Amino acid sequence: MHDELFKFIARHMTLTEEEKDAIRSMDLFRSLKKGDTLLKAGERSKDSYFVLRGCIRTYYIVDGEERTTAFFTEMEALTPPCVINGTPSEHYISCVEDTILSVSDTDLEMEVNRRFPRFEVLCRMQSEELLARQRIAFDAFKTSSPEQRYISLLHTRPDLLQRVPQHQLASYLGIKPQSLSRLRARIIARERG
Amino acid sequence: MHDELFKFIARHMTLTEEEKDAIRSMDLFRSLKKGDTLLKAGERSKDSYFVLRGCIRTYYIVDGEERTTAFFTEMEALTPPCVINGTPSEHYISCVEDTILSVSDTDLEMEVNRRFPRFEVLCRMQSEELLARQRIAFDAFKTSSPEQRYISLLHTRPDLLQRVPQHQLASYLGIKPQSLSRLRARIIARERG
DNA sequence: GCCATTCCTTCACTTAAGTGAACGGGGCGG
DNA sequence: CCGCCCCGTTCACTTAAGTGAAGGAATGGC
Repeated sequence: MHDELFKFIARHMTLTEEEKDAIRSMDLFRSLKKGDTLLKAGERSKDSYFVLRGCIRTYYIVDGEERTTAFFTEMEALTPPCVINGTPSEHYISCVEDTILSVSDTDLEMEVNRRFPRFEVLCRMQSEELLARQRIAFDAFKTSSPEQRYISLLHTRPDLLQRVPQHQLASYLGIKPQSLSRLRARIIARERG
Repeated sequence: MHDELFKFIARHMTLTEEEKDAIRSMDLFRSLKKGDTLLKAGERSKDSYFVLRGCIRTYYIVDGEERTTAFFTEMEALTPPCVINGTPSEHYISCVEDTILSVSDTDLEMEVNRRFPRFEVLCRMQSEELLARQRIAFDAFKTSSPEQRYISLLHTRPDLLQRVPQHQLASYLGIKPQSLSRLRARIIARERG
């Protein structure tokens, strides 16, 4: 299980055995069941997550309805905004599937950064890369229609369409479940000619 | 002019005089005219920007049409995704107004990080904070309608509505200029009762 | 295995955004 | 100063998303 985590880190730098041992000794892993909640709106948290197996999602409750805004699957990391801002969370985080996570809190990360200054560099690179990706994703969202977004998801993340319920996908695409149904029917009809 | 930059940095940490002098000696400032272009699609660049006066925007050209996705005004920083990824830029960056920027490239930043390791921490905090803000903004965009986005902009960034042309605002809101006109007319009509 | 609940789809209707065209105003350059 | 072009707005029409309702499939709990 640690191998996945190290593979992820290896994208940016190669760890020494000492560093790996330090991480292994931290006992970061946590197993969760489908539907389990990691964070609720209004709560304060210092925890960051790294998904080893499964899928988690962030969602808001707007006018009593769930609005899913992001999914995180294998090899993806999430530090919720509330951890950075020190404010109560605006959103929920819960498991789309049975999930295994690596969980670490701000205090632990500061401790590690102190012991191994290279981790500071690692975190900076990771944040910068995520920020760049987030910008591109946001730009792509703004410059495309729901149908284009769906088709693009079909190509870039076909797994999501399989493992995630339609109504969660719909809000992820910025539309209602009914519109997603219709949109898919439209695409299929067009494929037939 | 440097004061603005130091004030921005002070959000995260207080610099020593030595550190400030190092920054002052770098000659980072650059003046640009309205309409000037900083980066074109297809170009490679290592430059990051910090806006001291004025306003810059990122935009894509889709089917021959400009699609503005972001604005950066006083005290806002931008590291384009292409700088992080080392890939050619997908978008353009140009000045909405006469603008004064602080410009620094990756090499310079690495050099500074080497001389003053605290800058590494500064950069990490900055990236993390921007990432958190970007997430929140993206989530808000997904969970609201064009009209709600406009009204929210009216409250959070009223200056943008004044200084930015309508057709650029429109794509920023994810719609066409005609729709923005109509949307505004609709809001005004509703205000009258 | 059965029931209840949730989820997905479909339908009819409403509302809002996209499209193409036209007009008027303002700014910029000649 | 004049003319041209760009911009913002408006209009008529098309297309797609929102809404409310209903039916059927799938899921989970007992």
